[in-house]
Amino acid sequence: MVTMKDIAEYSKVSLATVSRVLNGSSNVSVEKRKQVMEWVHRLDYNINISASGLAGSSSSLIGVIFSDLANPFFMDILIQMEEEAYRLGYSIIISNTHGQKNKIRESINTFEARQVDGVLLCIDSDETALMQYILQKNIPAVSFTQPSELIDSVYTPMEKGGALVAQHFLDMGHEKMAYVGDKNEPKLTGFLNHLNQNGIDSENVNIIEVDKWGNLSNYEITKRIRELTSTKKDEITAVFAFNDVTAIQVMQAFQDEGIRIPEDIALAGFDNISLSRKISPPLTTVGQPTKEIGRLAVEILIKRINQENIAPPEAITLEPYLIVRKSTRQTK
Amino acid sequence: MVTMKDIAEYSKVSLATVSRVLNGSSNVSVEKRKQVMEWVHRLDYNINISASGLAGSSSSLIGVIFSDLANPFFMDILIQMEEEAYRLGYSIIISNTHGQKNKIRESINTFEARQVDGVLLCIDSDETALMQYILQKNIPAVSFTQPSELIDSVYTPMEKGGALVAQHFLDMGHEKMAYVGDKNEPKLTGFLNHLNQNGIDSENVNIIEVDKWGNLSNYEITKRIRELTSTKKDEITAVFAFNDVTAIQVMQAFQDEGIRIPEDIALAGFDNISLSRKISPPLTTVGQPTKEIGRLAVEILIKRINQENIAPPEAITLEPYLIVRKSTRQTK
DNA sequence: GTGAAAGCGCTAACAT
DNA sequence: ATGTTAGCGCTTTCAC
Repeated sequence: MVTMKDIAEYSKVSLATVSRVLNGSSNVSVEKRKQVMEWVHRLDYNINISASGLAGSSSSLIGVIFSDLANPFFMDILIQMEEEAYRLGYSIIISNTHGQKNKIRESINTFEARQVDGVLLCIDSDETALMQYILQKNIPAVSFTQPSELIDSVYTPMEKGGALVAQHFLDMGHEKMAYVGDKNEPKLTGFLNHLNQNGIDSENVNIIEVDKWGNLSNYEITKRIRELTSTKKDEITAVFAFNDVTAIQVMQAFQDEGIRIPEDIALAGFDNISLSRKISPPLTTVGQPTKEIGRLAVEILIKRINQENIAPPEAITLEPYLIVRKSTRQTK
Repeated sequence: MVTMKDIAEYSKVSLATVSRVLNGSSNVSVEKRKQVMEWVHRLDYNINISASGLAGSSSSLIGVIFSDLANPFFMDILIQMEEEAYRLGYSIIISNTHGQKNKIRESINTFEARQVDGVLLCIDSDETALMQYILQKNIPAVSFTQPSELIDSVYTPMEKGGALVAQHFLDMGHEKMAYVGDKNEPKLTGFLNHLNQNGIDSENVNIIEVDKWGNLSNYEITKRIRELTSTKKDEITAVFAFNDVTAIQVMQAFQDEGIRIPEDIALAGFDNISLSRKISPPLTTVGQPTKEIGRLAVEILIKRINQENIAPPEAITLEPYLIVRKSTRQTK
């Protein structure tokens, strides 16, 4: 392994000078700088970031906690984060936790052990305890799924997304609706509230519960859709699925039942995954600015890392937007 | 920050003993071990992996180079790798390169600078030079997309996948076929060769070129499909798309043209992404054992890391398998 | 079984 | 502008 010491010896300068050159300090003569760089290239020197970190400089490492990378929505964010981090000279280390609290904890500890400069957090439930844990460890952190009073956050208010879908359904003249998804989602709350505020009793909205981790099999979903269609056939005219993947399953289930979308039932999803516009019919959905989320999360984290005086947590809100496609085009 | 030194002082033992306890050395009295652990917990000590790495032990860090994480196939592999690495006490640091040679190089250098124990490589084109570069740097490496004579590899022979589709098409009585995808894919070679070997002149296979990075817009694909259907309408009865995402786009394009699948045209994809069975009609496709690939890649890499005597590169082959679904069910 | 001490590769005062 | 030196937190001989 080639070290700075080697470079120093070959270049006939001191270790400190080599370090200065490599870190772009101005106080080095053009001459010596040239010499040093010459040997750096000749010997194909590569810094040891562990050592450099140990000695006081930053690790340029960011840890990211994901709840479920199989969700294309998070995947999009990861891709964006990696790109932005790379652009800014940071590396990304990941952990996919499936929401398991112990894995989250352990990952945070590993991150700390690796001297990360900061962490990016994907949290779905209330994790005040976790945040306090991180805060107490003095690790800069940014949440990119939930707003927080404790740490910086970049997030999209899901309730608004739910409200957008509700409004769209109302605009299209729907009155009897169903929701397929997790019961504890803010988008459901937003959806129902908006209906209530517009003269539709949310009590009448059929709710088909699907667990958050998508662990419900296709078979199971089909079965429930079948139940729904056999009993409520003529009532329901619009279905809101809590994410696109589920929406596509639902679409499949409907189509297998001979129920046409959007002619018989309108269907809307959530997330705007790339496939949502490629399927047939293309899916009406709610988009979240994933690129912005990923980019901003990294940006804010790094800003936070580089500031010495502690400013209060910043909460950036990025609005969701409705994307109307064919799956809801038909008015009843 | 709590360090080993702190633990040593509180426990009234030497630094060395603390290190021994923490690394599970047997030569420590039960008594002292207890004392040390007591303080480790009391002070919430966490190791500094940078320091530990510097001082001689391993970094337990694995670098992974991906060409395109937006491809669900790679995503599946990443998820698996993260899980396996976590299970074995390793962390994963990633880079998404889009095949850009300079980013690949730079990432390898960053990995080296971070003292990774090894790297996992996703390479699509010939990268002998890169591998020699890595070899010369003495970094253990495993390729998980291409076989290699220089480094260990876990891979699925794509030609066989292509051949499986060809055989399936033949079984279903098809004779006029088309391929949508990158021209340089081994799966295309396998597809064509198998046809030739079975009395179908591969010259007659229509090839619609789509670039590897999926940069072709939906519009463009639709346009080309339209060209195909207007000129060859009555000829082509089966289409092989080089990956599921493209297949779904093609399906969409066909359906928009009023062409039914599988009644008018059979369609097969490649990769078995989770959505392929959720769309309508469910897509016939070729599966690759992504779980195995991700798991084995990590496993082999770690095996290689831990062995001192250099064994020759090992090439593990995992067979692709055909998954017949509705999109090809109809015999002409 | 335990401790002292050297040193991993680097940065950052501190001198000069 | 440049060199010397003292660590950063840990592992690992080497003594005892």
